[in-house]
Amino acid sequence: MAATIKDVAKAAGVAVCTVSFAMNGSAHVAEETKKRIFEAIDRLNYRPNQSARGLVTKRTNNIGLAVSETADGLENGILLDVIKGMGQAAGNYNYDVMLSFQKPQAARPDDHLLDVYRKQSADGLIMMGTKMGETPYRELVAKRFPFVLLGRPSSDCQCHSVNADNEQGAYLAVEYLAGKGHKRIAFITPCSLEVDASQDRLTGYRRAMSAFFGGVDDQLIAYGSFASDSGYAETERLLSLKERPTAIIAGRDVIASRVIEKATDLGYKVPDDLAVMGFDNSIISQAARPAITSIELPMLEMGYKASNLLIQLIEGGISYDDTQRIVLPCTLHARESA
Amino acid sequence: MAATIKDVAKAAGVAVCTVSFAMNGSAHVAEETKKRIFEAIDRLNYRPNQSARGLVTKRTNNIGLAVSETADGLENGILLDVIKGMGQAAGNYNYDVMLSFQKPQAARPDDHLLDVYRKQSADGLIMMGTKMGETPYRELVAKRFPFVLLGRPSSDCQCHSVNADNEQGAYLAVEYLAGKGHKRIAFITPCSLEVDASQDRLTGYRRAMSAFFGGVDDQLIAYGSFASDSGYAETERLLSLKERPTAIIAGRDVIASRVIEKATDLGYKVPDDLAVMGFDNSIISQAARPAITSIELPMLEMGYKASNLLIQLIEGGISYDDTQRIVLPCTLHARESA
DNA sequence: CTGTTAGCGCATTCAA
DNA sequence: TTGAATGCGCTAACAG
Repeated sequence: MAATIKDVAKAAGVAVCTVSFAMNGSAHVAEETKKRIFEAIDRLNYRPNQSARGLVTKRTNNIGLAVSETADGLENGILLDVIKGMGQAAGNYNYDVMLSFQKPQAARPDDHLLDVYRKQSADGLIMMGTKMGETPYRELVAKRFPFVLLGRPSSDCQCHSVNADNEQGAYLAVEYLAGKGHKRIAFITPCSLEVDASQDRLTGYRRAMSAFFGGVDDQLIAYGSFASDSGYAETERLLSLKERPTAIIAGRDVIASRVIEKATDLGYKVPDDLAVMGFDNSIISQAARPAITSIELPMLEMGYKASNLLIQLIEGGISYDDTQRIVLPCTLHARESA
Repeated sequence: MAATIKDVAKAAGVAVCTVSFAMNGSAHVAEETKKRIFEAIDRLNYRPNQSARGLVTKRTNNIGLAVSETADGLENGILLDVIKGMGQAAGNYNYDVMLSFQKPQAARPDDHLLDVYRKQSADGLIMMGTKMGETPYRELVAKRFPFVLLGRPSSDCQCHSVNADNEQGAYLAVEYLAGKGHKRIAFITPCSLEVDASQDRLTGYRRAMSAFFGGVDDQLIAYGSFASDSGYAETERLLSLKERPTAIIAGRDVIASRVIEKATDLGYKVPDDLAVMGFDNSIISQAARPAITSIELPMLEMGYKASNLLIQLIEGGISYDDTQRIVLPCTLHARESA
């Protein structure tokens, strides 16, 4: 049996509340007494029982991470970085991270998410890959349950969020290539445009092309997908254009690696004949040859910031309604392919 | 405020305990009454408060995953698969997964792990990358706290564990290559031999070479590391041997991709002049060109089995002392490189 | 500054 | 089969 607060109190020769006060700093306790108490705590390896504490404080000191199936299409490595970032920030505030997966057998796909707050097993929630504007969102807001969206909030959804600036990332890519003298720069979307990030990257590309070259040639835009061979056909088409592009920005590293492969097959040398850029700065970009110049999303930082934001929200440091919208910049990792 | 059991009782016109009985099946409740109760539960969206329930049942319905820094060297994608597997199994039994990261500021590196049981924030623990035989292990066992090791238990550690059969995986690789007529098969360890998996893969290689060819030529063994250029130097040495290998098994996919690169540089064609195999079946093996034939570790299943085992342990389905040792086979994914 | 005590929400024992 | 009462370990309000 683990030691209880009573055991500590007895061992230190004080009352229970004194121990509680000493631990939580909720009232002044004489230094002398404090020392005795902490010694006892140490000796008994005492830690307050979370359930008991939670019952009275109405806090679990957990934050939940709700991952929808939709988020599964993401690079695995990326999700893990988010989790690590969350873990770090949470640890700093003495919170733990609790995972909540979408359950296949559930009647409604977002039940797992609502259960977290109904069961009160976490004090707040970080949501990834969740489509906002649906019921779960409304119920959460109605009950004023703290949550942070990891991604871009849809226009009809007012909520705290943390996101990478995909648009700026794509802009950066064009800027970099333009700086190297490229003019005909093509873009392949990472996946279908229903995904925010895909949409945003395309927008950034368009904006940059307009800024640098006064306009966008729609022929230079190709539509990629999650399919593993995404990139082959598009590359072939792009390179067979009358005025072929001298650079291709692929919306994901995996696609970039396909682009390089196809281009090489067709007799183009990367980066000399064709510059190629990727997105995500995943392990693929380092392993590919030539190594892929890629735009990195600050996933670790996103996780970190999201946790911080959520914890502020939980502890009342910021207002529930004054929704923060944190957007973190992407960075460029120059390698060999461009 | 979330509904409490009292609200449900009132709404259904019964006593609190009746609601409790109905939900937990701990006593017979008339069908008629039951129906009224469940209707009320549904209407109020009632879920028992986890803290309150935990306080009396001494169960949190959480299982913890303790990840040491050591495990960080692992492919990210792999860790995530373990987590997903855990989540699935846990969900089936109505458990949640709680993450516990090693805290840098902690006095002792395994404190985060012990805290889980001291705070009683989880009913059991799955440990990855933890060096057994140390204090945390002893304290856990002494207190008979349920835990499962994800990996190979060291010889002096009697504990429940789930692991991939790295040895068999390496054997499989040799067998596959032998079947293709290769005799001079080299092996590059995935990292330093202090890591179990590294050790085991080497052992499997040795055993297979002995079985198929009556012995091992130590010149064919190279020692890889976590360094990103691991594989270059080794490949060069191996290929400059008087009797050069016709096949190289790399202990990790990343290394395999380096091997291919170096071999290509040196003028060898893969797989015609040199067959190359990898380990982990990571995204790298699919993205590389030629795509890498690789040995897959059943990480998802490992996570799943580990959760199941742990939950059995927690719920008393299996004995604490009759330690189970689950070893799951690796499988081969044939691609182009061998 | 420290001790006494009530009560958080639930499961459960004892009576009815 | 159901209701009333007890206590899990902790925090905090209240007295002292």
